[in-house]
Amino acid sequence: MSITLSDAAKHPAPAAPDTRQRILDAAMRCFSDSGFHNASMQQICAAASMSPGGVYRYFASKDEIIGAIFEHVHARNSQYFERMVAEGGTLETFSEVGFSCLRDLTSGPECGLFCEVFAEAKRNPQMREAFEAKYFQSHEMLRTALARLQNNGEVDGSLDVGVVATLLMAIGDGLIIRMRVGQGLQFEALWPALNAMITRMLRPSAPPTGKNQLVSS
Amino acid sequence: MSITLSDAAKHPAPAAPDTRQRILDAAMRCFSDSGFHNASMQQICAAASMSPGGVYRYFASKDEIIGAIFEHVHARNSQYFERMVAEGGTLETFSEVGFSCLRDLTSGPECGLFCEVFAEAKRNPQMREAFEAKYFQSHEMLRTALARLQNNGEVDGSLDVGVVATLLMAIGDGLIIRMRVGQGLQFEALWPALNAMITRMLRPSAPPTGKNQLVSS
DNA sequence: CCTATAAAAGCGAACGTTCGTTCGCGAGCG
DNA sequence: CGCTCGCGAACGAACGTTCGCTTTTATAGG
Repeated sequence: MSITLSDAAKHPAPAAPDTRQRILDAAMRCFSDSGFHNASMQQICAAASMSPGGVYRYFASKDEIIGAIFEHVHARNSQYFERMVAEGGTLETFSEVGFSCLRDLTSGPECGLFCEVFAEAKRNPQMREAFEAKYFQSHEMLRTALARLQNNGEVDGSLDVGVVATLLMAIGDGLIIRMRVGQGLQFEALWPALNAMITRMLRPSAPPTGKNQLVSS
Repeated sequence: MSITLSDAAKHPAPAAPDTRQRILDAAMRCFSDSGFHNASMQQICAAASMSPGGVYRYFASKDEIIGAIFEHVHARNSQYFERMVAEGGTLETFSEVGFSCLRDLTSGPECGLFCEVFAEAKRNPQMREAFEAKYFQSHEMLRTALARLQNNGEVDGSLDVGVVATLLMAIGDGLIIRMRVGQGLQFEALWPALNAMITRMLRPSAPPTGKNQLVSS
């Protein structure tokens, strides 16, 4: 190594958190392929190029790794809902955030984990609680964004924002899960028609000012 | 026992298939609670009030039980899609079948199995193939029903029936999965608003004859 | 109607394997 | 020298599965 001592000293100790992340990445790959309970610690160790003893210096148990991945997935999701509140001022920007959310989540490494997270939340009471709390948070953010769109007259005022939020989240979940199983589907090709239909659903049925009728087609 | 010999002789041997179904029911309960790979054969045996040796007279392996449940779930789903083709002549009857489908599947014993089936299809190539074939069948039936509704003028002719079918199936999958995790949601209370939104999405945007405008307020 | 008998159904202890986890030890660095 | 990091053989537990055995049931002859 040609790195001098002073150079190395300037990077004090990022080794530990780096290794921790490497284990998490490896675990995500294994869990995505084989599921939480089918993937063995030996596989994760091999994927992380580590021995069991080394891995157990960073995580006390397999469940702790699963828990860390739970948090990672939820944090990843929350980003998009926060963006919807921050950037979704018009129906157009709102749906743009929705598009990038679904595009990223259907193509990223977390995609294969969604089924597993759902299934695990169903059977593990502790994670179920955390899951439902996060779900409620996301639902609330979505309601906030939708209520503003209603005030702006971009979404029909007669719609129940709670039901709309539930429906939109169900669409997202359903698409992500199906996208992983049926490989023939390409989300980006699907989106224009999908977006048009969702817009039809949300737009006011009787144009308040006559300008928002149907931009596309 | 006061049952005479002749009475007993009239019921020759329905015992075997009965037992097989009892094992499957018990397995569905266990798998729904704990997942395919977390539920042990011992648990299934206990739930079926049987010993391992007895169970293995009816199924050669645990995978064979999982396969049988796969078929059961798919057969259950197909019923509803067949009904949509047979009975979904109008948008109203079409959505009625959709309602009974989701109501039954969110309340029945199969509900908790959906995540597991999705997850297993993702990791097991053999079941993935069977899963995708069944998914394509259902998608095709849905397209058939939707195309007829388009011809009747009940669904907007500019919509791509393939995309609509994908969206409707995603909504169904997403709702079923969420319904099992978030127990606070009651599907039957959700449905009227949900149905109204889906109707908004499907109805022709410009009324062809002026009669299909919007029945519900 | 009773009994002998063969087949089917069911049992449950035990097997080999694999799992998650532990621990004593060596290597590298400040 | 002290300390952190990492190793990998080994452990007990739990898994899916097997197999020799008993119990139950269906059938046939006396």
